[in-house]
Amino acid sequence: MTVFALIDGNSFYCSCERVFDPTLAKRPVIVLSNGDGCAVARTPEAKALGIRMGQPWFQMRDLCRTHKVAVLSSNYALYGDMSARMNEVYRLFSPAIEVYSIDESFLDLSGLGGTDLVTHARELRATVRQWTGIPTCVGVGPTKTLAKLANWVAKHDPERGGVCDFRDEAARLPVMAKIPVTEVWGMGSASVGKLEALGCRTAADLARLDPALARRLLTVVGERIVWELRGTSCLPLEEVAPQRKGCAVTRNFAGRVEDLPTLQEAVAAHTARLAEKLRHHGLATDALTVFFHTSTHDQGPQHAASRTVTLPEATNDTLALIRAARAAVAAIWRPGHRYSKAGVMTMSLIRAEDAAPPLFDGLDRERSARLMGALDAVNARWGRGTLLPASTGLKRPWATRFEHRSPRYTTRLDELPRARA
DNA sequence: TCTGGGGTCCTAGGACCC
DNA sequence: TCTGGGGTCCTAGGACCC
Repeated sequence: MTVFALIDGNSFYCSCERVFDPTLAKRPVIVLSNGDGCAVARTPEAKALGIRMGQPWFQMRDLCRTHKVAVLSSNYALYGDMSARMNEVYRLFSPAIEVYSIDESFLDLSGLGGTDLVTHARELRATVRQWTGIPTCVGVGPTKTLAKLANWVAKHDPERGGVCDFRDEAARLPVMAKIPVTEVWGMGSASVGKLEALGCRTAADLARLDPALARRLLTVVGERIVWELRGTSCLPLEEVAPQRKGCAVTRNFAGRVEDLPTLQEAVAAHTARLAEKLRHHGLATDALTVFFHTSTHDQGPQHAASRTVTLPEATNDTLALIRAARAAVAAIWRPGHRYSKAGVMTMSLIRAEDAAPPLFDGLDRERSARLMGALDAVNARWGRGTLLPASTGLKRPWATRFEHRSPRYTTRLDELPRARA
């Protein structure tokens, strides 16, 4: 029988911060989203104060001050590095793993013969805790969806010691009868609304739903979930990440942008970052979509603009992409609006080495490769944004700030933690 | 009067995820 | 004043082809 485990870090970003700052232990801690917009991670102590996932920072500033909540900007360099360390540990406990997100991985535990899998899972947790400092929970089940649900139980039922085993149907069904259907992986608010009308309220109810009805109501995605909840695996372990399909860089502005030059600078900066990401993945693109819009939270005229431009040849050259993006912005900009957000994205990715040169007037590829190589080397050595095209602007009034960022303890030499003895 | 029938490809929009 | 960012998959409908 196939056996999956899902392991994830508890309050992952907060736990990463606690590893390097022991004064955060037992205190409520939250981590804010990019640009300090809203809460994206909370410790149990912070949840107990009523801080919700996605809650805007300005709404909880006073509460955080009153209760001495530790508030941190997100530090993805740190979290990504801790995530990689955890996955190294997982590989010692499973022949095959799927890195599902920055803090979750599926493990294939099928081939472990006579091993007691619950004991195995406990040892996994203990090793991860000891070697990385991150507390985790583990769910075990015959399908990914059941492993994920078991993980939810492991997190919410302190009696279980961080591990929940859903392999046995008779044992799991009474537990599933107490789990709201909203907690099933893949059940968002739209689906839950439709199920509510049928009186389908728990994970056990959903497992009992007629698969044909699930398909009519919730498409093939819903039908698969029903089979998975019954123990029939429809979602295989994906060990190798498929080639990505799109790439985007989008940001809310710190304030509002009303003039074309500033908007162009912001989009140029996003495009520079997009080009970096493309080069990092060995990809190139021949089409960019640029967009910007006003905020629905604002009074005044609303405008949402977007334009896709095709390039004469696929490239990941920062300067070539910025030229195209700036022209697109100029073509669709309208005066008299207070723009709140802009972004650049592409859904047209090819491997950089497959990019065919055009018949006439192509880029000087050798020169571009040398220049981009130097740019990336400087930014890798001295930190992102050390060297940037002038078109991305110097003052950057639109740029979001990180007022609460912790040091990048594990990825920057000048920010290493200090120990005193 | 009748106005085929399948393919494929692309896009937009909805839904969901972390 | 301040409300994240970046992905994936599915479906329906239109364009186009033979």
